[in-house]
Amino acid sequence: MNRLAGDDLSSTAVLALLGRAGPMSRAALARELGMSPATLTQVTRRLLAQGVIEELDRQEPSRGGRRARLVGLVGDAGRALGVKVAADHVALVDMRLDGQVTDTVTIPFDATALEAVPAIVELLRPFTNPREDLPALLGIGVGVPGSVDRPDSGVVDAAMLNWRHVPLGTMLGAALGLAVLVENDVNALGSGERLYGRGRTLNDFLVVTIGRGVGLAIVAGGHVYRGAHGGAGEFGHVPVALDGPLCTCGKHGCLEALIGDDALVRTARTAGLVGEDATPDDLAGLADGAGDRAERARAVLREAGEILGRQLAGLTTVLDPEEIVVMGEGTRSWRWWEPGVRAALQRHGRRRDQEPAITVEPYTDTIWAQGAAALVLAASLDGGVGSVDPRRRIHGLGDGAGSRSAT
Amino acid sequence: MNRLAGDDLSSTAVLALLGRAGPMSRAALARELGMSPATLTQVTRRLLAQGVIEELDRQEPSRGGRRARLVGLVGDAGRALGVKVAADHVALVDMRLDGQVTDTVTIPFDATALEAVPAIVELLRPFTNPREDLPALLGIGVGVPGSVDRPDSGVVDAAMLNWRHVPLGTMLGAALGLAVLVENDVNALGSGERLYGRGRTLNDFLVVTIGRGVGLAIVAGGHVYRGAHGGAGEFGHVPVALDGPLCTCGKHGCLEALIGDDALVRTARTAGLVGEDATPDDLAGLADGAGDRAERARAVLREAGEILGRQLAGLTTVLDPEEIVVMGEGTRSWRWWEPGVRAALQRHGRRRDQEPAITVEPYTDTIWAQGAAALVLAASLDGGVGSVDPRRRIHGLGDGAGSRSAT
DNA sequence: GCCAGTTTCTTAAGTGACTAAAGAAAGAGC
DNA sequence: GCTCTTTCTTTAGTCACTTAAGAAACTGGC
Repeated sequence: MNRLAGDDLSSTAVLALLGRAGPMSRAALARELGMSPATLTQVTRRLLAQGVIEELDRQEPSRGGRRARLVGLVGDAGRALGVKVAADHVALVDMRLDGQVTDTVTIPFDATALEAVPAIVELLRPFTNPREDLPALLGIGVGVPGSVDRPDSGVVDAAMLNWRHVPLGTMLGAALGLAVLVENDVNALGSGERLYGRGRTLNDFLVVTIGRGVGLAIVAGGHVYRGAHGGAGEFGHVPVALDGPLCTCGKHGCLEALIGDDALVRTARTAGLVGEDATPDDLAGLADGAGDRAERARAVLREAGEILGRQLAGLTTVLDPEEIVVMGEGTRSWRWWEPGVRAALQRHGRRRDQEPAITVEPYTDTIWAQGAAALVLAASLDGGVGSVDPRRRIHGLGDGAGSRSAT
Repeated sequence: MNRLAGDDLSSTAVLALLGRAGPMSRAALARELGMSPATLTQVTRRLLAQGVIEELDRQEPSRGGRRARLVGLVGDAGRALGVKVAADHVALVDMRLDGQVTDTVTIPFDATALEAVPAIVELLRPFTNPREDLPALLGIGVGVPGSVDRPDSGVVDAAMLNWRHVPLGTMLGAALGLAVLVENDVNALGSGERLYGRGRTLNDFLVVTIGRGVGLAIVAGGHVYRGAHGGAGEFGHVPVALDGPLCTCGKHGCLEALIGDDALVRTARTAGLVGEDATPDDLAGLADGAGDRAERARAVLREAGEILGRQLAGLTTVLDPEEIVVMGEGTRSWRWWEPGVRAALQRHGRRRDQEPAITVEPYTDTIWAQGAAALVLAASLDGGVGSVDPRRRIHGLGDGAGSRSAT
């Protein structure tokens, strides 16, 4: 099997930092990672020889001395397949180490069928054949709308797919002979965001998705938090209204049962705004228009924003994130959600100077699958090291002069 | 100054494991930490020479070969002072490396006074003098009811104490010449619980305190989670009732404004159950009694339990903890809270097989200060290493033979 | 009671990541 | 030109950790 680097921690730390922060000089890497310049010469030499990183022509301006030569990840040093399994389709992307997508496919698919997993295997097989013209395939990342015990074994429980204890990871791994990482789809999205999105410079943030369901990924200390059983992030089924509508999960008044796509359409239908078999897009289109009915449609979305904002207020009070990244199909009508979300966050959230920023990532068809591919690259780059700031280590308390590390 | 171990990670990993899991054999340590037996011989030899660990007389029964000789932490290899700063008093404990408390003091104190910090210095000074008869003082841990930017610099914001940006950590450190770690009081409690309490065998759990306020510490992946600004765990000010009573924080309907001590007494007073200047203890005493008024007092507590339980249901849905540890003064009447909490958790929380266990730690006067002391010992033992279960690491994607990283 | 098999611990020799120190290379400022 | 800075490299050495081999201590079978 292909591997990215040697056993040493520095290599992976360097790769992780380059993956997260983009091209840097050796000196900057050394400072950032708390290593000696000598080490960086060695490490970069080996990685250059392996073809994993490259020296860029672009140079940093001089800071009063010799100009720094930038090194950066070589995108085609490796690639990963990202698979998003939804109830009615499978999306697949082929992504390079630097996050560049080289191929995308979306295939209608009944994931609730009995033989769904073998079907997925056959669907993936053509993409896993060795290719001369492409970088080495490092592994397959799979995002599923459900909970996963551990990414490497990948046992899936997904009510939406009718899956109970399906050992997807080992089945795919055995059938395809590749490293397979399975993860909850929103958590996968969080990994992607951490590696290639807003999270490149953030250590503690939330990814919230709105759309058919309501999802959450918690990035804590630079890592996606999975909880004790891999079930962390079940935002959609947080109890909100004591006697609210019945949710697909069997409980009443879940957040998702109030502001998920189905709930919004139902609300609009009850209000006589849309017809019997309207879609979420119909509602969004209506809200974007003019007139009284558009106004009332916008009120529905604003109200949804307020409900979401109140829950986010509670969450930020407890988790203290630096930023909230909103994603998903529902962001198409984000501008109608936004006022409600912001108002609720301001009224019920943290005090101003600790209030998280809110950013919105535009929705693309492949973003879920990209997140899944990022799982593999994150594992390759991270190695469980990248997030630990070496300068933050405590070297034995109170050891004379400056032992309390210079964070 | 005293230091516990060398810079190498194995020593700290060994100490951390012994601190968490109790005495073990060298072979068990090697297995558990994924190191070679040879390394453990070396590491334990050095630690034995330093007097930090000792060989115990007690031996493990043979498993078909040579009997294992247990090594364990030497309790008197070090000690720490733990300080809990409350609005009206300061509590202090002197705790040994093994968690044994050798001295406790509680002093009435006005922490809201202008010269509070110098007063704390003078209060601590007698305890920091070198003592022949006691183990070396490793440092001072301080728990405060507020948010702290970073434990080492220790800049405190505490509305309850009227403190704004008070650099408590550096001030104490400079005045006393010792390592000082400052942390939110509930987070400190979480550290203590992780090291010496239920958390010894748990990696993901919540510590919830009930009493004057409502507090939360989140232990995620073996570490107390601090959030982006050190503000994680502000459970008391999660918004619950949109138009609820005014909270001390200026918002309406915070959890604390509904089920904190003051709120409960107020509710009981409004219901005519207790008199004008009743205390929380009066309410607890009443609930423990018999008759109609006792019945109604119990209803007040049960209702508080339900409110708490609903919020915990939301929290466990999102965080997926393995266990919830309830602590604090309020646990004196826990048996009247419990039915409400459990009912709400069952109705609104995770499905049965992922439902967190609930345990209650009996309240003691010094438990907050013990948590503060644990900060120091946790830092000494942890070193950012111990909490990572070496068996859970990803061994370099698909690279059969272990390329283990010594995180 | 002795030998085979097991488990625990130690010793010896070697690998490899990392470092400090010194210097070379390449620029800025005067 | 010169000095000062910053970046990168080379050299020689340190130290944690490992493998391999064996010693120590125990169980169980015969």
